[in-house]
Amino acid sequence: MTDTGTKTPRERYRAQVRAEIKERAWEQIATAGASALSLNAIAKLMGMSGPALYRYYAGRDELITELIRDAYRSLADALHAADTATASGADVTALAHVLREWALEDPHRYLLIYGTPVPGYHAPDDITAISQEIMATLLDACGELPAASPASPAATLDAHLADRRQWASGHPALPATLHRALTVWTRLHGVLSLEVAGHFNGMGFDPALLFTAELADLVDRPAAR
Amino acid sequence: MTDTGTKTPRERYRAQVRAEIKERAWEQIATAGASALSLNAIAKLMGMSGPALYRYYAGRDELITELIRDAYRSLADALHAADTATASGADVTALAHVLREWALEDPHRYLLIYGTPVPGYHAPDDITAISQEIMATLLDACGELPAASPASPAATLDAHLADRRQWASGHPALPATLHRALTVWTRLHGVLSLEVAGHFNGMGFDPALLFTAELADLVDRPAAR
DNA sequence: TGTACATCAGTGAACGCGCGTTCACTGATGTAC
DNA sequence: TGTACATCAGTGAACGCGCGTTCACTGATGTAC
Repeated sequence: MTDTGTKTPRERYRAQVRAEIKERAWEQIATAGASALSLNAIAKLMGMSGPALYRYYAGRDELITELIRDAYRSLADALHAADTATASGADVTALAHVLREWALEDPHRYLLIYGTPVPGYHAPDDITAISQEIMATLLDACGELPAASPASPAATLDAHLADRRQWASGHPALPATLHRALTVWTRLHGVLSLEVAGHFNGMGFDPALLFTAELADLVDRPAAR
Repeated sequence: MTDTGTKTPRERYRAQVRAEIKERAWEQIATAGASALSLNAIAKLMGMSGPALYRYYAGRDELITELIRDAYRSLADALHAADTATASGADVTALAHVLREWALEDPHRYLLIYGTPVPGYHAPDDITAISQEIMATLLDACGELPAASPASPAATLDAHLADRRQWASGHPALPATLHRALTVWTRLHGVLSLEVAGHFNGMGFDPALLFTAELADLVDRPAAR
């Protein structure tokens, strides 16, 4: 990762095989779900013997962890790219559309990190750090929005969030901004997760319009009323 | 179900065993997730031999189907109870709190029907009917809310929904009400699903306050702006 | 440049496990006369 | 009330399968002199 230039052919090969294992793993998740992920099946898909994969991953759990890490990393990077693309930092609208495109690009990847958790799995610290990075990007963007009306009836929650802001990991956001970031997250996730899980399927309307409407409501009006 | 009174002892026993199988199934889902559900393991928990369960369910799929059906039925009944409890029909606030309590009572039950879908599973028609029943209850309650401002900027979505309203299965709701019902659903689900999946866990704030704030926003303001 | 050695990718056999499901069978419970 | 029969719950053996994982081994690739 760090010294890409000084890779020996063997290291290069190792990296290639690890990458292919992950590709096949994603294919398998898309077909049969995350809990059906199997090293043996991946090996078979690659024309290799089962035990061969143990040269590359210590076991099933290590592979899942890396898939989850990659997913978070990919989302964080996508949001960050939107952030640096525009001159004055990303606005919430841009972030939201990046999120939606990222989610629809590979629904199972979205569900792996924001859907029903893999039973018995606990994310290591470095993954938590990436999710905080994502939160920080969102907080930045929410801070740029016009402020909510001062005498906000949601003051209870705002005060509560001002007290318990450890999840913002040191971000100097106003209470109303903390609130708004959470609201943006839950509302967009509400539409996205139902869409991606197929719950709108037989319903006939276009989820994109619902997503856009929610987004417009979040951006145009003081959401942290 | 229909003629409960005329049950022979054998029928009564059958019903009991079927019920216990389902109880154990829920325990197993809570422990290891829905995809780990196994007839053999349930039999072992009940002190029975594996094949014995085939007297009660044709196979794994039939059991899962009945669990999902029971979950939908239970939620629909809970919402309906709130509906008939108050004189003038249920308001959105009451429904929302019933939904939240129902979800927290058994998080895996909520996730089974609204979370990441079981891969390869397709719900039969009667289950779809129950979910439409739930939607109808929600539409009723949303119809009672004060109307949105007439010149609504969300007219695009409203018109779209007026066109494609098959999901409302004949409910005579106004376009704005259709929109609001969807919004109520996605926003409450946004908070609930993240809470129930444990995504707020290390964050330190109280999800109940966030839920209440979202609900207040939905009820007090013309959500279908 | 060529030889001797070390490293490492991948194999195949094996272990123990649990799964869904079928089948022939035993033994208990209910029914008909 | 008692006997003959039918119904049905549950067992145990069996089939074939795939899983994660370990281990000793082969053969190819790289390295050192």
